[in-house]
Amino acid sequence: MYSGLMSTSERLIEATRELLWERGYVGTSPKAIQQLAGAGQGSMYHHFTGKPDLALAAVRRTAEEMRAAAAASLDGPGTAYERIAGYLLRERDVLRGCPLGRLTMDPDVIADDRLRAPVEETLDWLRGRLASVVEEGTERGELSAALVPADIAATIVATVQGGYVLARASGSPAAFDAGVRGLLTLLDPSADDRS
Amino acid sequence: MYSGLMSTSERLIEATRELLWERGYVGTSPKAIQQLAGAGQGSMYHHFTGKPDLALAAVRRTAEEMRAAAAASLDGPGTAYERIAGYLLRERDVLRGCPLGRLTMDPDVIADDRLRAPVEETLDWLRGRLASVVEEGTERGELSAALVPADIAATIVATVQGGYVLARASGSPAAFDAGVRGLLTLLDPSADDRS
DNA sequence: GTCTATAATCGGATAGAC
DNA sequence: GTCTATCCGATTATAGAC
Repeated sequence: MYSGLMSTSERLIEATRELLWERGYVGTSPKAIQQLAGAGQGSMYHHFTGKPDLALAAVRRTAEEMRAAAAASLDGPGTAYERIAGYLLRERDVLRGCPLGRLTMDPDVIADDRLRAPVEETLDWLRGRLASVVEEGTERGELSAALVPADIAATIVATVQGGYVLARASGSPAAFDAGVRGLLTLLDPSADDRS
Repeated sequence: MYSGLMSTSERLIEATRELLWERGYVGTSPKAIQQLAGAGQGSMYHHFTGKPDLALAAVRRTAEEMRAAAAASLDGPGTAYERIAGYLLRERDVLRGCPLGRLTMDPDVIADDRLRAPVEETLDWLRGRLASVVEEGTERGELSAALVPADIAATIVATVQGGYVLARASGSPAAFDAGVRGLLTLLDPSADDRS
């Protein structure tokens, strides 16, 4: 139940974000949203046309936050490797998974272009941003010249998204951390990578 | 609707596997299972105690299949790199995602130890099997000696699981393929990986 | 803006006839 | 083993009073 300092529509959006993260779109009912937001049915249907509309507002906000968080790691100073490492090693609520990525497993989200759009755009943006960092790294000689920026960017994002899967399967963040360590070893320009 | 050549309980399990893959546990109703299996409610509750019981049978079978498919790639001949590449590049229904991995985003699956167990065990087994291959590779000089087998194994599985996320977000297998290419570049012992 | 009432459908299951 | 009937709560709203 959220503070009364937030407006009703704000509380509804925040409650929806929370529940979408925890239970996904199919698993989140209007009633649960209303209870967590401390709002009645009338309020919800006054501010939003229905569950999809509210979910859209929630997903857009989550996408915004995710961009900002990634940019904070990637826009900083340091070598390409350091910025990528910073992104991979930043604090995460590993066992909760990615609030945006988890939605891709939701058939009702994938089937709705309006709901899928912010998810796609944000992951695309992230890959693009990482590809730029990798490209800078190869140009400056900080990373192997053999790397294809767009491919490595996809590998990095996939390792994070898949790391969540492994962590949730085992009930421990250890597998996520292992995957990240493995990727950093593979990227590390200072490691002796010859057999 | 499955062939009448299968027994009713077989059809129920296959229908459940299909729907769990497509819609997850929360999104799959007994009624939908019965319709797809061509079975009545009575049949379902005769053969299984309820939705969780049926889901358990379905998940166990899917886990078996996944192990067998991975083993087929990893147990073959070839260098460590070749076997890992074979596993990563084998044909997949990328846009459908991983039938086991997707369950980790389902809160009701994660909350139920009996349902989560086959998911955890199978992904653990896969990581272990890949770690063995990597270890063989480092010992034989086919892969960099700097690699920590368990970490690289986690990276490989995570790249696949996360690749599904990227593919589903964008509605195209391209991002999955890019992530795999990136990982193979990073693993490739013949690539010049010095800056 | 928020509340309560009402409603049609679905979800998950039990009971008992055949 | 399979079928139909029945049940109760949840889901996703709509209508209208306050």
